[in-house]
Amino acid sequence: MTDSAQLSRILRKWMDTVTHRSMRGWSHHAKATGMSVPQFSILMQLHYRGACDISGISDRFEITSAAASQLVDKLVQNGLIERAEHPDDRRVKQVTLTNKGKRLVEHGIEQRYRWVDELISRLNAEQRTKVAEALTILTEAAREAEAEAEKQTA
Amino acid sequence: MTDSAQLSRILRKWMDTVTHRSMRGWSHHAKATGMSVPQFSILMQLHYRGACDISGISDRFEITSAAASQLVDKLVQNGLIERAEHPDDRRVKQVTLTNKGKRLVEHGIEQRYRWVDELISRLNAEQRTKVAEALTILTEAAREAEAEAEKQTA
DNA sequence: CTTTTTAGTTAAGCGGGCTTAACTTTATAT
DNA sequence: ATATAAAGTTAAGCCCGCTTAACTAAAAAG
Repeated sequence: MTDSAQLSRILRKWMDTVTHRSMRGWSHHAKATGMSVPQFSILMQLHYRGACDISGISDRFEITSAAASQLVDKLVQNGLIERAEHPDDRRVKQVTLTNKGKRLVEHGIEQRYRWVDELISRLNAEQRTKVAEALTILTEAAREAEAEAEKQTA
Repeated sequence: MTDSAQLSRILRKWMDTVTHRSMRGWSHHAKATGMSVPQFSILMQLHYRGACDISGISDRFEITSAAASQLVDKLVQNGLIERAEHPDDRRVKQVTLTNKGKRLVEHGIEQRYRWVDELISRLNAEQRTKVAEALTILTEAAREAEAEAEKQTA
């Protein structure tokens, strides 16, 4: 018997754990590679959501397009991303990760994920099955929630 | 039948989802309350780990004690934290949240947790039971891993 | 009791992110 | 065809976080 208040407590606690872990690893990796957090965030966005234009960046991070343009500039100068004209509308600049940029992001992700594997190694077969099932349920619920939220803003 | 590679994938995906959610909400709330991310991070640390001294802050965020002192200064000026001499060693300054600071942090946490409850509301009774069980397993494993890691550095 | 170490503060200066404002270029509307 | 709007860029200037370096005060070591 699990009521929703109890589950909420458990989920929140887990979320805190993950968030703390991730945030520390994330900003640490940004620093270690000589990048600022905003710069690295842009790489992450490009990795997870694919190419986008300048206004896509300024929207997502809630900064002016001027700021986005300047940040992109620095990343281009470091060879981590590329700017290209959009074929249909020459005003918009399509921003994509270079191979160097991809490698950097993937390396950072890999490092942060080491903790996940460490965690898994502590579970027995039965626990693994249970965890896998539960997380699939949660991820699916999150996906649905996200889809509905996007529909409302659109 | 769940092998560890598959579980790793699922866990990573879920971790990504949580991290993205949290990070956005977190920096958004910092901005909305007129604080910088580093400043808010300090409040979070005080909330989750209790009072600490200046070197505790500089260690955790990997900044010099000068930087920590300056950040603390701004938070004190805004009435969010308090500095007090340690009774046993008058060199060290004990930093604690004021009521105003507590309220600010708790409000931020509450907002970020709204998503969790939204998620739970999408689950039926059976799913809730499964999720609760799995997360308890994971949180416990994480706690153990953390404990071991601390033992090694100590 | 001096010397050294530890905790923290203060000030100067650098670099980064961000904004506003002025501008260029391309697309859309009338 | 002209006016207007939209996407980016550039430059000036502000604030902030951070570091180094010089300093104060308190504790520990000798």
